[in-house]
Amino acid sequence: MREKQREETRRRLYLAALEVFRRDGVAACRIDDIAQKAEVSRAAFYFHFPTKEHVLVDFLAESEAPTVERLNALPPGAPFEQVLSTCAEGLAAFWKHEAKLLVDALTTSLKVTTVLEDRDSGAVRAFMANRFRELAGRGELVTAVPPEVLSDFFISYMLVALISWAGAPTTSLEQTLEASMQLFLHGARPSTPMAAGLKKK
Amino acid sequence: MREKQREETRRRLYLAALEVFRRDGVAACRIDDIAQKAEVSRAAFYFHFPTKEHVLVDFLAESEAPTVERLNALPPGAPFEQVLSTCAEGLAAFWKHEAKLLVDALTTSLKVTTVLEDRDSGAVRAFMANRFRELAGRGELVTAVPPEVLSDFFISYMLVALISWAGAPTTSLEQTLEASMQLFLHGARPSTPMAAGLKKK
DNA sequence: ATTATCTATAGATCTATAGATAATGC
DNA sequence: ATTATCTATAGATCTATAGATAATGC
Repeated sequence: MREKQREETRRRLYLAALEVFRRDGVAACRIDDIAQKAEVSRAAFYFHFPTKEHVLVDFLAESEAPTVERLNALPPGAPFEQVLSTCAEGLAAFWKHEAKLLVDALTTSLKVTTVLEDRDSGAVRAFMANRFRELAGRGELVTAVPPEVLSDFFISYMLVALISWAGAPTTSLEQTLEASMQLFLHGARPSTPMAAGLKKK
Repeated sequence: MREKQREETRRRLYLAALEVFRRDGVAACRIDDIAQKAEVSRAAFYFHFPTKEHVLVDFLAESEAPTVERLNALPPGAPFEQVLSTCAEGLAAFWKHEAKLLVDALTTSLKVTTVLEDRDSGAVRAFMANRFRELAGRGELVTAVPPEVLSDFFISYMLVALISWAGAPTTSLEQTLEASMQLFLHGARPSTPMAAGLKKK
């Protein structure tokens, strides 16, 4: 069967590319090395992937699996906090082992979701946006920012925390993400009466 | 004088590069076009900039001017909210007119501040980190996340808001950033007793 | 016979480097 | 005379495309 062969070659190229990315970095690596490792011609790479970045698009799709799995396993009426921390756990579970590809994958994702206008891509993004919309509908979220943007803010918090953690891992990743989640929910100002008193301006 | 000539050529290349970036996109553009527009050889470009991305590093440095100017003009004892919104205003003032280069500049900045380990680069970043440290020292900020990371979170909020706004400008940029700032300070959950009641888990 | 997958290869573009020119320092 | 700035160019790498091969459909 032809399709089977094709998918197998594509997969070999995909895995070879990730190996080379991890070793040499996405920007510096040569496509020749990827093709050689996958035992096909360089042109075969271009048959399957228009550019190196398109490998990362596939990688991003795979990166969502642990998170989506966890999110789908949640009970239907799960509280919002639990949804957020489940999302955080899923992201941590994957990226903990892929810190080296994090920045490149993230920047690619930024370009895909903006430049390529593929805005509804991303299973996690879609899932979270839905939850945020629901909650906003019930008046349980601030309304100054649309729920979709709020959801992007949450995901960006998680990713900034991941990058920051990868650069200087002072505490465990899980703790870092939990703290970031609390920050997203309740803000940077501690909710003491004292703090309120300062807001005279 | 030699240095004057050099700086002038560099500046011509810099401006030509930005023009070509805006027209063709950073990834797609050819260095030949930049060199031609600046009326020097292609190799002259490489003499001044190792890669196209290094032009964006310069651009990022310039992008900070309006913000730094505003921040330095603040009265010494300015309240935290005012510092944040001044920072937001400065960013808006610049990027409002450079929406097309925003994502590329941002991804470059991400790679510079992580991959190149140039972590203390960025006048705005340094200024804000200092303020955050001060405030944390006085117990006026949450402590679950180090103040430097908190400061990065704030800047990331501003930038995500900028990107989101550039993609679909529903309200004015100033309003968007103001809302994001409030979100950063007080969180996504409205601080009603009702919301507190939901946190039984 | 037609089409999908892949290879070989030509042409485009990038990157590294040897050398030309003109300013600087002695 | 030496050095900084820039050019010309060789070699590396990428991208586009013509063609080979083998699976598919008739």
